[in-house]
Amino acid sequence: MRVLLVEDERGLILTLTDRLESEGFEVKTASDGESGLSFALSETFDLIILDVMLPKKNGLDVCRDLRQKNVETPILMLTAKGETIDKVLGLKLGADDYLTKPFEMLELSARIEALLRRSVNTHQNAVGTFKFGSVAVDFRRAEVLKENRQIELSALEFKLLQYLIEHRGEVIKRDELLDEVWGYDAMPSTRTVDVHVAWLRQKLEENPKYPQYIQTVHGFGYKFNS
Amino acid sequence: MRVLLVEDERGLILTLTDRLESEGFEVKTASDGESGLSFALSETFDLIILDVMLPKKNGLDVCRDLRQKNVETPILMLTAKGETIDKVLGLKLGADDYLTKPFEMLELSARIEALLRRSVNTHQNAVGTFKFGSVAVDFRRAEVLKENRQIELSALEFKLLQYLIEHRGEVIKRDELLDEVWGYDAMPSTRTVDVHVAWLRQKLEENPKYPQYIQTVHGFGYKFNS
DNA sequence: TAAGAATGTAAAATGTTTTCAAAAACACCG
DNA sequence: CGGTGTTTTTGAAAACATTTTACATTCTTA
Repeated sequence: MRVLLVEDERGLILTLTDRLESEGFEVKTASDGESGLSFALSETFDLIILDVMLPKKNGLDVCRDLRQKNVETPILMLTAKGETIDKVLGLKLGADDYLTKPFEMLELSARIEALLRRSVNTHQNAVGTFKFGSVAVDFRRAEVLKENRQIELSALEFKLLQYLIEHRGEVIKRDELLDEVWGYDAMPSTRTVDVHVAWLRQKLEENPKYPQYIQTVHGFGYKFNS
Repeated sequence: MRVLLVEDERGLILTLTDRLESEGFEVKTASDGESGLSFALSETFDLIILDVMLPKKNGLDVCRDLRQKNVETPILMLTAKGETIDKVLGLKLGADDYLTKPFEMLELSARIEALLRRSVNTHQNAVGTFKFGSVAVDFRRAEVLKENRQIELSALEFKLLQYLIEHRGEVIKRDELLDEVWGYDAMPSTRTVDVHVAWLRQKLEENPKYPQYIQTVHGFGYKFNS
């Protein structure tokens, strides 16, 4: 796991680096916004810790620039007490979490852990693009290509597909799909799910009769197999 | 088994720690909500005991935050007489049980035992994987591999197997299986259980004739031996 | 060891779940 | 308001699962 730490305060760099390395991270540091930004753009990291107050370019700008350039690495911002934090989260510059200085190392660890856990769920799984067989799903554009031809999916079909993909490998009960994709508490007849699954299969499977990806697990529900 | 005890009252900490340690738990304590929360986030525990009235951050908030961060450790809340408990359970902050002070140690033990048993059902086992002999059971995928080859089990067979595994070591009566695996209203003839057990044995045992894992306890029921 | 009770299991009978096409209901837009 | 595309409901056949039955076997106890 690689962390980019962008921070100008010498003491904090040392403390944090120690802590992070002891937790098994490989740490790269930058001491101003510009170099931080260019590291983040030229290498890949699993996490970026970004101070708000930085020489040359402040953390908020770095954060915005990164997001604008589609860098989706989780970002944890560090703010001094008093700096208004709504700028970070409220204005949606794209940071994932923040910590107000001074902070406990434990708190830091906890937030890092949470961030990374979340990022496993969202980034690797859902953001970007996912391919199976001759099908490519682009989650950002909400587009699906099959053999490079665009397939039209309704919003619901797309959400269903996304949910299945995000949970690929697991058995997913119809109830769960109804909850998570439909948002219902269980009202529509359960056949609804089946019908939509059938449509997805029609549109995406090589041979809808013998589905390769969207499989049924009799008595349980469905399972996406990549 | 690790317990996190979040409690500010010195005397109670000592009493509880003693008791819990004598029951074989490893106890970690925190005396305010914030440190409790960060411990709970940065380490893993099998159980969290959380006082409602705490300095810095109250137990209800800690509980909500934990659940929001997908910490699924069972939580037992301690409330003073008079504190409205519907906040804990009624508002579904995610606690699993509560105890009103003052309480008997026996009562505490009983509730802990119940919680842990329940949690074995849901967490440790339902998530993850269980192995015996050449068989590996993956509860998330609802899949069973034997010698790395996939074995097809019906939903009922799978649930039965899961129940047996979750209660491994115990003698389980046929009635219990009917209740727990088949469901309350199910009233099939008692031989049904035997048939399904036989099928599981056929599919999973090395030598179904002399079952090694799913054993008969004549006159009582069955027992899973790992 | 024999009698009775409990258990094992193959196969028939019964029951349930899933698929899928078609129809009905709905929602949105101009 | 009607047209268009989407979603839900329905129903019936097909796929699959469970229960029962009936007899064999094993176990317990005296």
